[in-house]
Amino acid sequence: MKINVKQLIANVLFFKGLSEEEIDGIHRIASERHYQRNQMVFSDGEEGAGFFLVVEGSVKVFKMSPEGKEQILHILGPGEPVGQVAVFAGASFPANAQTITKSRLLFFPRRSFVDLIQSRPSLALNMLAILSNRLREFTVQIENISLKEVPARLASYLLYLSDEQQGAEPLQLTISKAQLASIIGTIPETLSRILSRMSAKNLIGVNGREIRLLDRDNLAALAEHGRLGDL
Amino acid sequence: MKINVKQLIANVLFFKGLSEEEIDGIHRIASERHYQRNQMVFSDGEEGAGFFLVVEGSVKVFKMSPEGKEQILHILGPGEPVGQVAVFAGASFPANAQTITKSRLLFFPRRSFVDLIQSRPSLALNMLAILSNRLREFTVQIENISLKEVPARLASYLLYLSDEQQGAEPLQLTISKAQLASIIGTIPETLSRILSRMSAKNLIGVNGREIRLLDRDNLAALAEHGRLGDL
DNA sequence: CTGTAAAATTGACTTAAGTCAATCTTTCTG
DNA sequence: CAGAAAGATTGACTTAAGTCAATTTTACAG
Repeated sequence: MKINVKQLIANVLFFKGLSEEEIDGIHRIASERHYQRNQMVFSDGEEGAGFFLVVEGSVKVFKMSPEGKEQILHILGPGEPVGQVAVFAGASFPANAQTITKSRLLFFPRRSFVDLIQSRPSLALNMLAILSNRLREFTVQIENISLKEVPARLASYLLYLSDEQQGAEPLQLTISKAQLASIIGTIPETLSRILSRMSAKNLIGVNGREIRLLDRDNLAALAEHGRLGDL
Repeated sequence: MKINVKQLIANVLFFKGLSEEEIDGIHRIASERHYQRNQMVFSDGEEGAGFFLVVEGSVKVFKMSPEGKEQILHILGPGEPVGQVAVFAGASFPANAQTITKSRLLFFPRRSFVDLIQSRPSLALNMLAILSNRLREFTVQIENISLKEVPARLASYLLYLSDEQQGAEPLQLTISKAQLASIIGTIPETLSRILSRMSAKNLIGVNGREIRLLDRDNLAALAEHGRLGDL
């Protein structure tokens, strides 16, 4: 169990290049927390005394409208940090975080973590790289939501997922379609309709949570410019 | 001129708490660049050899759709860094940057800047704070674009602008309405219509680039939940 | 298994906001 | 200061995508 966690720490890109003792040190300032499926980890605006690292399971970070529609910002898996923004600026969490499955997280208290970073410049650079990547992702997400229509966003996200799964055929959705809808900034009904239109045009084949990308070229074209009607 | 630049460096939150010599050092690794109005600073996807600090003028950072519609991500003024993401991750710029007015920027080459940060942990923490703030802003922007309608986004942005100008009455737009439209994720025609509807309801008074916030309570309500029709 | 709840789909309808085009206004440049 | 260009507004129209409601399908607890 404990060894498991230390192994994970050692492999996380954020802690890359640390010695055995340093990893021990990191392990010592962290505390383990266990969560049920669909349990809140933190809420938008709440004071953050530290941040989390996913050990096992997955966590969605999302914003919510007063009417109850949610927009997922990202979904994090093992090895990824959650809630760091509150550590470095503003102290409050910028969004909600909730587990999607039963999960195990490590909690790092703000103070000791900041101390750690100050004594280890390479850690700071690692964290800068992580935050920069997140900014880049958000940049793409804003572009998608603002400048593309739902079919293009969906095509783009399917190609992205396929990439993540090393192009495995068929592609396996690890989340519900309602969550997929929220990620691409729409609602389940619309997602459902667009999936059938894309099937009808033989761009994809859908079978429950299995999706086959039948025509990657046209999917890529759709993701970039096009409307679904143009194909 | 030179003194001007050093003064600015000393006052920028990012370099807060540095000694005279250190500021000299920073000044030495930077080179000054001059730009005309509407000149590109860098383009989406381009390799970034470093990042920029705005000395004078203002720069918009934006994404562009193949059809030519643009979504402004932020507008940066004196003292604010641009393009840091490319320094810490991925090397390429994640969006386009273009001057809005004649501008003066400082360019910091990647290598020497990373060295600087490694020798100065407090600089790293400052940069972490800046990136964290940007992430927080993007989070709000995604929420706005995805979960709110144009009138709510506009109300929210007007209140934000008013804040920035210490509640000065009337509020002065420092950008064109076309740019304002792009920031809140719409087009000039729609912005124009919504401004008149908000005027008709006595929420605001518009006179060219002067906008008076006549009813902050209802503007705030609109920004949070509401539809314009409900008022 | 089987029955209930959750998830997904489908249809009919509404609507916010985009497109296209014409006009008006402001702002510079020569 | 005139005239052209850029910026802003207005109207008529289209459309993508949301809402509401009714099923159908899938998943899982007992």
